[in-house]
Amino acid sequence: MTDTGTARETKKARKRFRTDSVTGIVGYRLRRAQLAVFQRFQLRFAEFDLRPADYSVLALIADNPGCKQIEIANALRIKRANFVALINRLEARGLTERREAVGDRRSQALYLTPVGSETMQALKATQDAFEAECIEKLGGVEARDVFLDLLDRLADETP
Amino acid sequence: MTDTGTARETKKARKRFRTDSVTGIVGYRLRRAQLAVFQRFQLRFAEFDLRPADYSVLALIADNPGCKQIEIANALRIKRANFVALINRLEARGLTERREAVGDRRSQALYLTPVGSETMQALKATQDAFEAECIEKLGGVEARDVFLDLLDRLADETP
DNA sequence: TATTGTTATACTCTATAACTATA
DNA sequence: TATAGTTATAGAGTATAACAATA
Repeated sequence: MTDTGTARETKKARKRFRTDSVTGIVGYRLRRAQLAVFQRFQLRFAEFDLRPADYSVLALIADNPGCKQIEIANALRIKRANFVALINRLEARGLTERREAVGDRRSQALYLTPVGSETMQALKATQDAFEAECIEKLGGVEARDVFLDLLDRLADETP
Repeated sequence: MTDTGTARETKKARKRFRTDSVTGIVGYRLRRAQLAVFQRFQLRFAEFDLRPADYSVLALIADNPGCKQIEIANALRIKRANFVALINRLEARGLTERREAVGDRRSQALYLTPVGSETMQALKATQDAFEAECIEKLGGVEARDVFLDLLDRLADETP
């Protein structure tokens, strides 16, 4: 007997829909996992109405007060042209501000506002909880370390 | 002495731009790796002018001749409304065709054309080479298996 | 009533070109 | 001549609503 069917749907020996030629691909599974994590991020940060890129920008400004737009854009691989709308939104929400940069009048110095700093504390707490959640799903900090190493092996940008 | 500077730029003790609060995040590294892999996919498949989603659709049709649009769309998490433009493009390029489905006149039965089947062979060869490249970057098939398992732990869709 | 395919539409993300004011 | 910020614009990808034909 060569019964290849699953337990489900045994009435008529229906031919199954085969997906393994796609679902076995590393890139496909990588994309699926990334989408799942970002969707969970959106749920966890729903009260703040912030996307992952917004969080990253706020975190970098918090760690580098007075930094230039181009520094953050480069660090996050965002085109400086696209960064403008992003930082405008954060500024319009009262979370960040642009001041005159000393010594180079082309660039803007970025800072968190007092409200932005306060918000950042709540964001950091939410992010820490979310990160702990991810680590738990992975099976602990050792598994997380293995995972980050494997991700970095794929992320190198040799063409 | 508490010198925290790197070897580079020692002239003036310039303060470094700190990114570790973002680059240490699982979701951030996951996104970076996914982008790198998809960009390499685009390079490897440049001669075909096909995106990952196009390849996946062709592969599923090859494995499930006569399948319905909704089946492929569901398997790949593509909205059926967005699937229309995608399959139209593949059809306009002569790779796939829609025929009348037997037993349900609402749905279309999808098939590869002879040209599509021939193209699929070259695509499969390119994909196999690309997959081998990914596996090598990861450090072998055992590392790949570990990686896929870790991805699946993150990809579960419990909110 | 529910499902399949379809159209229309809108919103996000990303990429490029060109402009300005500075350096 | 090169850089930082900006504007405008175009292309993907994705989401929803609504409709016709069919189940």
